[in-house]
Amino acid sequence: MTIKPSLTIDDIARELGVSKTTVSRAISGKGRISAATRERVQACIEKHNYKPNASAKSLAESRTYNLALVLPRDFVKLDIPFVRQTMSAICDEAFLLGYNVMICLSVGDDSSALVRTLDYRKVDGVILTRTVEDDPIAELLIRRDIPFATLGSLPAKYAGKAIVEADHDQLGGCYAFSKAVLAGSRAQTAVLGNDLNYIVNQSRLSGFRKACQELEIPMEQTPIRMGINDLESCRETVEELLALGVRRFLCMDEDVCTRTMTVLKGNGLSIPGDAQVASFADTDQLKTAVPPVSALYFDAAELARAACREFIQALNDEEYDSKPLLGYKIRLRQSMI
Amino acid sequence: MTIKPSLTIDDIARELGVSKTTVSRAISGKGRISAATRERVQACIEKHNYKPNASAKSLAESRTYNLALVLPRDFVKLDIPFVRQTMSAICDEAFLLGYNVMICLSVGDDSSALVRTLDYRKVDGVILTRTVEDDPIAELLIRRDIPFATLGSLPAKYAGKAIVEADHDQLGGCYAFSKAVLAGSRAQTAVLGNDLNYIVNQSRLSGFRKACQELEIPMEQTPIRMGINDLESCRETVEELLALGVRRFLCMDEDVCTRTMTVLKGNGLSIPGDAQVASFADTDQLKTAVPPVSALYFDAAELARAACREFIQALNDEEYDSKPLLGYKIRLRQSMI
DNA sequence: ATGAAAGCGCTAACAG
DNA sequence: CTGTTAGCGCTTTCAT
Repeated sequence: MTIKPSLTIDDIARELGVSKTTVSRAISGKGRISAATRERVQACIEKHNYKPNASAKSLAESRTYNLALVLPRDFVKLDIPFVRQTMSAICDEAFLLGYNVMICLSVGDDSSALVRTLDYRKVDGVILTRTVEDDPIAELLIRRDIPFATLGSLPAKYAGKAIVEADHDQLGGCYAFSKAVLAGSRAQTAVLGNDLNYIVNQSRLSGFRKACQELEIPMEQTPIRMGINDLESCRETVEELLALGVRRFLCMDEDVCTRTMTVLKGNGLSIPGDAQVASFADTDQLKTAVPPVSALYFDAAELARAACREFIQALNDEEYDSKPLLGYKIRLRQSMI
Repeated sequence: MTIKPSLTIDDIARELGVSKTTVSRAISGKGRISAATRERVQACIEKHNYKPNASAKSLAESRTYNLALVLPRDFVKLDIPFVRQTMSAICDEAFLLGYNVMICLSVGDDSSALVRTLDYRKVDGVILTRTVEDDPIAELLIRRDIPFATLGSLPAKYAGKAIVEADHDQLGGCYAFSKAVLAGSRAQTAVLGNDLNYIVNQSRLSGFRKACQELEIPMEQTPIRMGINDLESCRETVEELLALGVRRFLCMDEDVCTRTMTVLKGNGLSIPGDAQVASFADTDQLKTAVPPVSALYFDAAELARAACREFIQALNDEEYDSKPLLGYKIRLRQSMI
């Protein structure tokens, strides 16, 4: 079962009594061609709604105009707003620029879907939605010399290996946000996070540290607890910190934040009265939470579009920004001011 | 910027001193070839890790081994578990069977991403994740004679137009589930839903009606309210129904159900004491809700895999089931028994 | 059982 | 400015 064949460049050329080359040139705009014939060709193409065959073009140009987007398979089980938003933005942006996006699901070590997609040369490049300290996929791409872009910065050891490394100003944002929320009170503060293997969390922590330094808050007195990956571990950690007198909780992501709120409320603490909470990542959920949570906002879709755009420009041998850096918004709400 | 060229079938043929034809045959298994030479070729291919170029293969065969997956753009703003789960399952299944999946985002009338993907013949077929009463995309596909598969049944007017129309036994499930939850009490019941334009909702309603008929519950006394697309409309409807004496709420999907629970609790009603709730669609959220909600479970990933598998078999001219029908599970929990 | 040759539909030197 | 020609890497008759 195959799709019925459609017009070819030859059909157009024959109808017009010109050569295929002329038609090809009229379409691509490359090479000399008179305005008159170009228009004649354009008209004929429109009339018949002729569209060049992508496979033939790919073969001739050694380019597919396809991108692979690597998504973590965790996404299946649980919604990850960042992944969902960036995926859509990338599909949109790629489409605008004439590219298609293929999805390759991966779990840590198993990137067989991506590998095969690369082996068969079905894509011109790859976009990674996460960056981690030791990334087998990034290494694969580097080893095979495949152009790739990342959402989020790569670890230092892979510096310069990606064609495009788009990021939000995580450090600057977390620095400014930390200063804003910490300045008001001297209550003891802790930072709660999950996986420091994610580069984004490393950057966020650096921003926080810089703020502490500037505010002369000694780091020894500000516990930093990672590995909070479920409600139980969150409860344990938070209760221990409460016993130590901690009253302000800076959460490195929205999930940790939601859990922390749950635990604090479960312990009968009122927010922001008895304890304060803030998040280094914002979501609708945090905005409509009770009380609304102060958070740092990064526009995921904007990041994705920038990365995709610059990457495609690079693939097209046009000028591009290899390190687009996007801003942030500080959103002070009731949970911590 | 292009990926560096790799080995071609010619390189392999030359190294082995055979013709390209032979190598091609050894790979595809088509045509006569001695076991001996096949093994020689295989060995050489493995040794050099040769992989045929997809573009060249596509051009020669007029097949891309790509599928387009059409996703609703609503998915960007809000997580839709069904979409997320089916997307992943389709990517996985397609990969297993040698295909890649391209994402095409669409909003009702605007399916330009899909159109261009089809125009350029970048895919062999299309998978639709939703079926609605008047579907411009389905019509486009039918008009252009593009093979497509659907998750969920098509409306009767498009009968037989899809190559594969995979569905859960919505009617049977909702019938059995309705009987199970309605049998216990004579309290007045209402059905709450959102958009009857979705075929799935039509089927669910039919199942419910059939159960009512069998239980001899007059339909005049069981209000059916659609158009519940946010908390506000839900509140309005539910409060009106409460005033009419309705105490049992059958919700056609998980979102409507969550809203209904919120409204009922907001009105100070205890569940299942004062009012009962059940859902024709299950999610983790409903399972962990307070109280846990009785719901009908359909395995979205299983549906997606079946649709994808049968569709690809059809594309490969193998035997296939054009209407896979999958089962359901009744999950009685505390909210209504 | 194997190979030679044509062709899939397009691009890109090279000529003119 | 336009056409001729030779590929791109693979499949597929048709011979042998």
